[in-house]
Amino acid sequence: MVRKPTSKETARKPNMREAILAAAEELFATNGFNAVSVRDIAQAAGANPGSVTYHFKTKDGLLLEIYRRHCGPMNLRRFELLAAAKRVRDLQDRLEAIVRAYVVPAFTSGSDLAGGGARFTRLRAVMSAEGNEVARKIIAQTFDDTSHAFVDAIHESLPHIPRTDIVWRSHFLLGALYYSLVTPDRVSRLSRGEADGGDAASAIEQLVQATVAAFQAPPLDHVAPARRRPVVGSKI
Amino acid sequence: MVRKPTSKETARKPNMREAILAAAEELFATNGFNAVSVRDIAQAAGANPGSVTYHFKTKDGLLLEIYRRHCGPMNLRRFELLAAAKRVRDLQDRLEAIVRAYVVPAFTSGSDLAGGGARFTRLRAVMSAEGNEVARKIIAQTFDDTSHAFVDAIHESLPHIPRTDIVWRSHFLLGALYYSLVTPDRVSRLSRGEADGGDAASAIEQLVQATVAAFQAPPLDHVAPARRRPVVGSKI
DNA sequence: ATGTGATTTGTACTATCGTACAAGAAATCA
DNA sequence: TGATTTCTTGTACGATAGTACAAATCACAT
Repeated sequence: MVRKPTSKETARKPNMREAILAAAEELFATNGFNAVSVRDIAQAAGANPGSVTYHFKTKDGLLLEIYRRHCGPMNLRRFELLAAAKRVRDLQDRLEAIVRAYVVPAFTSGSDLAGGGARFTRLRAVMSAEGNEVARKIIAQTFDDTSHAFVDAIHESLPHIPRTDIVWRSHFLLGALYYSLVTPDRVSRLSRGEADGGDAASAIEQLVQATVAAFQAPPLDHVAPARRRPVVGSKI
Repeated sequence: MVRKPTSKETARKPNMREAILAAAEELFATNGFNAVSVRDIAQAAGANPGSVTYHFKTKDGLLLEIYRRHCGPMNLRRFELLAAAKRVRDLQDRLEAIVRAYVVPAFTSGSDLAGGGARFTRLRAVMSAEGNEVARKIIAQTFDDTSHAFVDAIHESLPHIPRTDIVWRSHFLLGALYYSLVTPDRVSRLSRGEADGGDAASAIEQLVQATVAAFQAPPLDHVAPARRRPVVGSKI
């Protein structure tokens, strides 16, 4: 008898499933994938190890589901903000708006998941550093479109800069963004307590201002790629 | 009978010990600490798992030795280059020289270890992302002095920028530097093959130019830290 | 050459890993 | 309520982890 198909997506008691996802997200984001065991996750979620297997089949499946959960909303939000940014008339303001459209959703959640934005971005940073295979596949599929869209948008507001330079600089942006989420305490330490590296608002402002300036830097001359400028006492 | 004490540091056959160190460095830097087993390392080095235990006692000990091997030379080189950079008259050129003094030793080896600079820096990036305890201790001890010295030097050539901003921006520099070494292929992909993310010389030039511009960005006004500027359609 | 200490090998032990699976508990709908 | 589906629990299995240790091997000073 076919009733309401009780779609698999709308499980009846999502509590435990959600708890496992949240716990896994937190643990993976802070310790890496391999350092965290399924038992660690289950314990942190107040669940039984078997439950993890039941809901996600494998540990990779659990990671996959975390990505599925966040990628869509975050990129959607980025595209919304990018579209709005593109409508900004003033070129300088537009560039800043574009950068902000890229940065803000990474710190704050694009979905209704509480505070999940920064946590998920940190997770991506860690998976990227570990060269995680599952993550790599999803990233290439899901985020390259977004990245290209932003590179193109930035290039439009900085037509005199070669696209190659834009790519490098946006790569640096992502690296800085990642690192800010991975070791915020380093900022606090180096500033001798004057700055709070964990404060998302400060991080966003600092990152946006620094990055806008970096994008506006004069283009590199690609004529003589080797040894453009004498390096002080270096042997490179 | 006490002969020449055959100092423990000058072992008779350092080949295997070195091979293990090199293999571990490479594997840790690309896969993370926990994803790599002692057996993996031994196999890559053409050694027996027991040899690893013999030379380094534990897996943590092996990681520790890798750090010991590189930290000194790299920081020494950085300080040499920094001292030279500080003697540059022109302020703009000096700033660039300082940034270069920070970046170059991270890509190229400060010691005689072939190509070890980039590999070790990548290792640090990965350990940092994984929150590795052994690494965290050494980093705080060894690199904070260096970082402070560079922050101070940069601050001297940019006196009108608050130190806090300098700290943030140098933090971004390190993040960008790390990320360039972790996923160089992303640069190649996003530039559609026009740039080679793995080319150290390009990476250095791009990073230096972008970072110098970022440091020179106008300071953030710290008066109204919250919501300095309306965010396009955002809820942060 | 030979003995001695340094190194390498082989193997084993215990702990923990990811995952499977059967049995129990809970929830849903006729 | 009772039947059926959905979820949770407990336990177990094979694989692999880090490390220990005794035996075998090597390099070199005498």
